[in-house]
Parts: sequence; structure tokens; C-alpha cells
Amino acid sequence: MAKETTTEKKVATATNTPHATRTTRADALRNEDALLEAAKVVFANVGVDAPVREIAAQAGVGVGTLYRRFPTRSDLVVGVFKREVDACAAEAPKLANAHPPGEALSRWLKRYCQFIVTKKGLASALHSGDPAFDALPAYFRSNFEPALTDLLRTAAKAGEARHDVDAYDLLRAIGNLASTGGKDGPDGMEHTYRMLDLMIDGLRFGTSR
Amino acid sequence: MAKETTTEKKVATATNTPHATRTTRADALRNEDALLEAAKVVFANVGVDAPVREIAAQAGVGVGTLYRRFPTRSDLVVGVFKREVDACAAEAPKLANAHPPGEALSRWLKRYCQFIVTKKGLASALHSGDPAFDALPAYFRSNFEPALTDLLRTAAKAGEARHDVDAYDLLRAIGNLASTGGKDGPDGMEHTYRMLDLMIDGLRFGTSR
DNA sequence: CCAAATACGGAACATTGTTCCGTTTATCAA
DNA sequence: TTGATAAACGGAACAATGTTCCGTATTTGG
Repeated sequence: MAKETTTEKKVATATNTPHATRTTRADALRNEDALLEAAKVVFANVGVDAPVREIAAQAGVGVGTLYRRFPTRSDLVVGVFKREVDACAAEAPKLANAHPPGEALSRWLKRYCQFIVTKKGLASALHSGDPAFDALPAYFRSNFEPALTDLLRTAAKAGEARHDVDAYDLLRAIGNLASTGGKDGPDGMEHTYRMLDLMIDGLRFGTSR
Repeated sequence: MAKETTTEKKVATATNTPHATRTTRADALRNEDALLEAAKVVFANVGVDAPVREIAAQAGVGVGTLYRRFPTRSDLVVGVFKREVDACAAEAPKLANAHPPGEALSRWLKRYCQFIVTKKGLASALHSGDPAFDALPAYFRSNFEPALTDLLRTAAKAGEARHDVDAYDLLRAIGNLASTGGKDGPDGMEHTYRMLDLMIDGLRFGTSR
């Protein structure tokens, strides 16, 4: 439900009538991807209020195509947001495989930090009252909390992090950290990273108990 | 500087050239007032995103007139906000004259509560990133803080309120109280008023020290 | 009462979100 | 491979909205 998989999708009718359904066309899938990617770029450059036409152009697609996939501007915003959440959360297990537990945790937190900074524009859209965004906070949490919980638990077992830190608390704390002082500050992101390092050190402190 | 006074306004040129300036035309003043009043009503009914045309119509005026007075939609929003702040702050001294200190304080806090609830729509506009709104928080504070400070001090001297309450803290606290649970809640405003009464009682507690 | 400055109204313009529909293309059975 | 057909496409057209322009009406001051 999170995102369209590349798997074939046919409507499962009880009686398989002839010509019942077809697979989703390849160009359609390609375009959906191109649109999300284009929107991500345009949102980052121009802001979340960027005109739909500009996104369609960047994706090399007509507005009609855009609207068939995302019936509303908000739907596109939601799509980009979810895709970014997915991408960020998906890195947790990868990092866990590639690095020792403490390192994996630290790297993922930095990655999450980047996500937050990038999505600052979106964050304000969340509180715009548009009901299309109502589900996003839950989506955010239901993806990030388990991902971070795993990293934390593994690191704690390996003696590389304390046991008494709640994943959601940490997500919120870092979220607040990163959203004030964003990437356009005096020393661009450096301040945020310093604060993040502080917090990571805090996670390690008192480890061997 | 707060608002246009009804006083004549002529540009004071060093050398009074002939035909130097004229007073602002009467209809212009009338229309400015009508526009602010209309905008207040429409914002309340339709929301801050109401179309400019609708406001002009409600004021019985063409859009051209609106735009001469308020070069931008945001300017109109700012105008309404300031006028409401002015109106609310101006009631403080009036209440102080008409009631005993504790009563005046309590009445004004309730009045302020109404202001907050009404302006919830505007509040979200404040955080919309539009630089036109940058000055509003300061305007808010610079009007309300002195008004409430006076009420508090007077009440405290009369032994009807504690001495150790900071006006700005109180403004913020009540602001938070009133903005969650607004006028459309289950028991419309009643909950907010109950909480406010609690706070007012708290102000009185420990009075005779 | 007149001339000039000022203000007015609302049509016209520009920018968006969204819909519509004639045309193109991918799919799949034969 | 091929052709019928469902699916998807592109972009013109529509609607809503902020903003500008300018010919006309009103107010002011003498």
C-alpha cells in the first residue's frame, strides 16, 4: 500500500471474463516514476508551491498525464513525501548490514537529518489544513519508528548505545534540531551536524552498564 | 503609526509650495474603513483565503479601490489583523476604568481569548513564509504586553492578583489554551472558558501576601 | 462654480489548478 | 506478426484568483 510495486497488477474478478483486465502499461509506470522524481527536484529548487506545469515539463510529460496519476496537486506532494520516507527508512537495514551497529545507527541518523532538512517546505504544507495530508504524520511514524527501533536495539545489544532511549522521542528530538537552523544557515548544515554528533555521543554514554 | 488616524494628513514640505498637498479624500477614508470591516467579516465566514473580489463586493467597492489601499492581498490581511489587535488592546484601559481591578483583568483576558479564537485562521497564515507577515508577531506583543502589564500591576496593587506573573508568559499560555479546542469544539468555547477561569483563579491565589 | 487632483469601478491580464478530448501507443490474442 | 482495443498521452481550453490599467466620476480648494 505504501507505493506501487513493479509487480503486475490485474484486477481479480471472480469470474475471469474474457479481456477482463490488462497489465498497467509500461510507459505509465515509467511516467509515474519520472513525475515523482521531477517533483522531488522541482520542490527542492522552487519550493512546494511550484506550478504543476513546471513539474510536468521537468518530467517530459503533459499535464494530462500528471493528473491521471495524481488527481490533485496535493496527491503529488503526498506521493513525493511518501517516496522520500520510504527511501530513507529503507536505508536503515542496508546500513545495518554494511556497518557495525553503532556506526550504522550514527549514519542513519545523519541520513534522517538530511531528510528533515529537505522536507522543511513540506512540513509547513502538512499544517495547511488540506485533508490530503492528514495521513502523512502517521505514515512518517509508522515507517521511521520501526526502522530506528531496530537500529537502536541492535546497537544497544552490541553495547554501542544505551538501552533507555525511545525511538520516537529521538526522531522528534532530531526533527526539531534539524528543522531550526536548516541548510541555508550561516554554516550550512554544519551546526545541525554538530548538534547531531552531540546527541549521538549522548547515545553512547553510559553504554557499558 | 499603528493605524490611520482620522486626523487630516498633509505632507509637510519644507517650503510650502502652492497646491502642495491636499487632505485625503473623505470617500477614500470611508472606503478604507469599509474594506477592513468587510475583510474582517469575510475572513471570519469564509476563511483567510477568501477571494479578494468577495471582500471588495462585501465592502461595496471595486477591486481597484481595494488594491489602491492595500497593494497586496497580504497587506489587507495585515490590516485586519492590526485593527483587531488595536481594538482588543484598546479595551484594556476602558475595562480598567469601568471595573474594579480584578474584574477588569478577568474580563480582558476573556476578551483576549475571543481574539485568539477568531484569529486562528490568521495564525496559520503567519507561518506561511510570506514576509508581509514578519512584523505581526512584534506588533502583537508590543500592543498586548503593555496592556496586560498595566492590568496585572493594578490588580496586584489592589491585592486582587499575584505579583509574580509575567504578562507575556500569560499571553502565550492563554494563546495556547485558546488555539487548541477553538470555537467549533464539542461544547463550543465552553471548555476554553473553563480553562481560562482556572487560570484566573490561579492569578488570585496567594493574593494577600 | 471651476479646474485639478484624487479616487473609483471593473474590464482585462497573468498565473494557476483542473478537465476534456482527439490522437497515439502498448498489449495481447489469433 | 499483426490488428483490434483498451489504456495512456499531450496540450488546448476552462475556471478561479491575484493584480494592473485606464477612462470616468467625485472631491477639494480657491
